[in-house]
Amino acid sequence: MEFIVVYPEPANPDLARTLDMSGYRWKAVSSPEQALEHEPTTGWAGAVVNCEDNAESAWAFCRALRKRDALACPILVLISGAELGQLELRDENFDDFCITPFHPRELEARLRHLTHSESAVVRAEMIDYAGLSLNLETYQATFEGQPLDLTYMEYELLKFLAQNPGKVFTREILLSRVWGYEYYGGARTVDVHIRRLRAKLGEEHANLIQTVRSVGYRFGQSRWNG
Amino acid sequence: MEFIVVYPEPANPDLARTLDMSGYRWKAVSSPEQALEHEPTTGWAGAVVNCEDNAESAWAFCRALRKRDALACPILVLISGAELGQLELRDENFDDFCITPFHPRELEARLRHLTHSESAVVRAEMIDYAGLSLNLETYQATFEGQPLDLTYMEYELLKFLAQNPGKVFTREILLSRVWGYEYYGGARTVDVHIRRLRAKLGEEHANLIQTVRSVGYRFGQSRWNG
DNA sequence: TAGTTGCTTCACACAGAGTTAACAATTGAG
DNA sequence: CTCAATTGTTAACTCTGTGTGAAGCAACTA
Repeated sequence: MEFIVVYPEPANPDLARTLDMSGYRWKAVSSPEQALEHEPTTGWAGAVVNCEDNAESAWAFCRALRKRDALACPILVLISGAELGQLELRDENFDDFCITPFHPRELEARLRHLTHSESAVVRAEMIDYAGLSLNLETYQATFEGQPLDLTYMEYELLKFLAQNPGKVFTREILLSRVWGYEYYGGARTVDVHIRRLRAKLGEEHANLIQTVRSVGYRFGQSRWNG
Repeated sequence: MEFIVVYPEPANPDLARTLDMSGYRWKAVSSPEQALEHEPTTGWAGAVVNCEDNAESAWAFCRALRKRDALACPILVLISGAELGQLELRDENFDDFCITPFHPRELEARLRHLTHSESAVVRAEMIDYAGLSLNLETYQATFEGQPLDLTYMEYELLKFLAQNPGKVFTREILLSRVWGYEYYGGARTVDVHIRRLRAKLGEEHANLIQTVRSVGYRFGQSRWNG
């Protein structure tokens, strides 16, 4: 059985009916915390976020879901035709969208497609890479057996980077994906946290996080960087 | 630049207009073989398959694309509301769909989302040509296995050239496309970067970037240069 | 062969990007 | 309430990358 989380609460009646008719079990929530609180043991199979009423809070909800991988699930947003332009800036924050008013069968098809193709998302409880080991359940980190005493943000940042080893992220992406912000001004914040991480990794392993000048940062031992 | 393959040929006029307006370069084909034949060196960024006229052959086309790794790309199908039920059985054969008649901006948004989102992109974003390999995700470059330590501008310039192998670009075009601004006077800037690139490619491969006297520069081994 | 044009090479200055340290704001524990 | 730990911000500092002008070559023309 597929559990869907819906935002905001209460759910739009058309949406509620369509979900019911399609055989989904669902729950409307009014905050990411509630989504976490009511999360079924198998995790949410998907999220339907309605942007019609309060677009800003709806997008904030999307970012929050994206940020926590405890809540990782495919996100479908409902949006009016007039607001299609908003999508351009927020490509990162959703997986599919449906224009309102929607055809019930279209929404059903999109949900099925989303939950079937992405339900394979394996939720790893451990990340291991090049001597670094992150236990996502206990929030503990070790490097080559030695425990690392990381603060919350440090842990989150390192986790995000280590989940995509080798890939370069701009400071803006990091801010939006790790912090959940959508404002661009304090990009130095990222630098400082990178610096603190490097310090804790120790002199000889600081290069595990590499600077890509004019672009951003990358995690992972590179074969050829001295 | 994004190359889209469209099926069937000729393309539906509305579709053609939308693609043009959205800045995509595209080609309509009437068979998977044609798609392979005309595939650009960077690969197809996506496929738009119209199921309105001949649904059976359209789905056959989708399956063919899915089968061949060489043509792997996200697939968007156009389908009428009445045929939504067909989707259920063919979830595997497409990545997204759009109901006809479609709103141009919806199609545009779906295409952008599909071609940009990493989840849909099966193959890593890479440029490969004649031993040169650029990984666009990690900002790393190798030549015949040897890592190239390129700076930001060098990387961007090489990327641009390698995306269009064989094509000659004037210094002005390069300035505007790579540097991104109108520039007055400093065409020497391009020369110098070309020089630095050649130096890093090494003596024996410096001719990968060729000078076309009185015109500009071209990337790629030409058959005719001794 | 001399003249002209266009490309290559070099060395250098400076803007801009990243690092670092110190500090303010915030939170939470005792 | 106080103190310590965490986090974000600001500003000084370091350093690399980039653009520029001048001089040196190479190629074409007459």
